[in-house]
Amino acid sequence: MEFVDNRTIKTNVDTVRVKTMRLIHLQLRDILAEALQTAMEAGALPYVAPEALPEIIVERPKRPEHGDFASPMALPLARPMRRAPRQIAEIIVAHLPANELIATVELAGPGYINMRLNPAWLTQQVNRILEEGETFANLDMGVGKNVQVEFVSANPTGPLTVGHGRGAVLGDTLANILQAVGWNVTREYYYNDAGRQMRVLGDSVRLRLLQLLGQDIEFPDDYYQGEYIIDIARDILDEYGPEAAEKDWQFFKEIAQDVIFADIRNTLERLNIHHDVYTNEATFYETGVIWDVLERLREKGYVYDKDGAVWFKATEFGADKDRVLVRSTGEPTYRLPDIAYHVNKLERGFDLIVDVLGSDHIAEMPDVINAVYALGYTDAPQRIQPIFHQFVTLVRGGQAVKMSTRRANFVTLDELIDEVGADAVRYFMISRSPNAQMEFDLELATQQSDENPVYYIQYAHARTAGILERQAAERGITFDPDADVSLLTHPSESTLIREMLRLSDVLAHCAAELAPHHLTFYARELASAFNQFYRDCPVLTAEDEALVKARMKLVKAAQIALARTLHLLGMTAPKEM
RNA sequence: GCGCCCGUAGCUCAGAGGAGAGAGCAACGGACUUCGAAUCCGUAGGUCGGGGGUUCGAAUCCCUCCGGGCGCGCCA
Repeated sequence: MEFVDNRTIKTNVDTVRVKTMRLIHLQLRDILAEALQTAMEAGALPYVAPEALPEIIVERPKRPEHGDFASPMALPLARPMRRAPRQIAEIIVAHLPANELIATVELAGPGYINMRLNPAWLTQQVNRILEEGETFANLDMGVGKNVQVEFVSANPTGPLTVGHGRGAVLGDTLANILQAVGWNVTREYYYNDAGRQMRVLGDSVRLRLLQLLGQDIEFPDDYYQGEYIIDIARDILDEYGPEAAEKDWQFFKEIAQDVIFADIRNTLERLNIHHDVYTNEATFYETGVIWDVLERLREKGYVYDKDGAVWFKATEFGADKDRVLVRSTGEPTYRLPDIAYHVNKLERGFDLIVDVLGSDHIAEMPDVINAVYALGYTDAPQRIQPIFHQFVTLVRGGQAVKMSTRRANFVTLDELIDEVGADAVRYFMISRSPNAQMEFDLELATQQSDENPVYYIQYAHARTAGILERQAAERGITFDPDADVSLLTHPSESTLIREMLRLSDVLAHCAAELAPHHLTFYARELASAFNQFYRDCPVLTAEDEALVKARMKLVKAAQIALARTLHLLGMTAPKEM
């Protein structure tokens, strides 16, 4: 049996292999591969067996003078070919097949092959963007495949916190991206409305109600301390009167749960987040699946009894200690239903299962994955991809605010949205790598609203509308879909086109790494490219009419690209601000 | 003590084994009689936490140490 190491839990390259020809660097890679092959067959370069050939890398150089794309492929070929890398590069270039993409090639440094895109091809891409509209930059990476993204999954014990917000935005944006690159996406919310937690919730409301009735009752420390519990108690008192005091905890639990769940859904709605499927942990008890799972694990020898409890042999998979699956009271721990739920996910035929979790769950996922692996789902380590995000540290007035559902002193996601707006919450929550801890300074976020990248990006979009709609109408200029885009030769124009085309790359990268934060950086860079174009190239006041019409098409394309990016981020694309 | 994550410009953070190390903010200096200045241009700012190793090539991979976070329960 193999040990499932946390570090190996990353996106399986085979699951998410890029198949589309839209990605320019892949087309260039094929062209270079062909050139290398031709050169070897012609005897211009020594023959190297395919399995000994290093992977051909094509990348975007950091410095513009190194071209649009570059490949260091000649460098690692030096050893097997026993030739100088620069000489190898020269010969590869000499054998490049005819193609419409590459305009010029330069050799530089120790043997880099620097390529520049054909300007005629580049300008034509503007037409393509206009044709594709809202589907612009989509890929076919996940075609015919199903992915489940499970996120938020907060139990209905209290309002969503800022910490939940990060998971919510991360999961939803990831789902948007996976959808754009071709996966069939199911957004799922997993929750538990039974068990000790909920008993405590119901009783917390009951005690608060008794207090409201003037009874002198001590409120336990481990009960839910939040103000919202008192609100719910007060509402119940208003509706049912003092007789409610006679009801048991279950009565209060039912009401509290409904109120809280409605509140959670409302918060998610404000962030434009909707789940397709809600799965209740109770299902796995009712259908008896958890006991089937336990039985199957026992048959396979991964479960044993000790001290009246049932244990999972986690140590066989490298864990430091075994884990209890069923308490001596006969009540399962959360691990058993979690395992059953993941069996359920696997059985539902998802090719990829993404669990968006807080970093406090880091220790439990290996148990779940090892258990389903033990049950015979040997591809589980590849199919199940947990994403752990570090918690958001909230800072107010230079002081950290400790967030806990049970304490009164926490800031809800709703309050954060009230302060900075839904678009800003969405943008900031995924503007850093999930692995990185995040400091969210409330005062700064509200103070700096003018310097906010959210406004910068949305402003660029609003500007496109300003030109195409308001200003064009004022000047009586109409949009011409047949305008000649080959006139778009200004450096700022081609930079803008190249930047728009990069969206597909960014999406592919985000999907492959399951890391949506790159999209926020891209959004800013795209907006910046548009603003630079705007500075350099007058659109409606350009020197001749053909150029006016061509630039209008470019602006329209930019509008599409900006709107697409904003929508993928779950943000609005306003036409005026 | 053990496991995972993080350590990169003053601050917040990107960085996909490949070329002088990147952005935003803050700082400093410029650009509006001109399609929206919520914009643009320029300057300065770095032993990529330290030390070893692998590699033609390391911020990136491995080892080790230091510092911070999160876990390590018959809680979820």
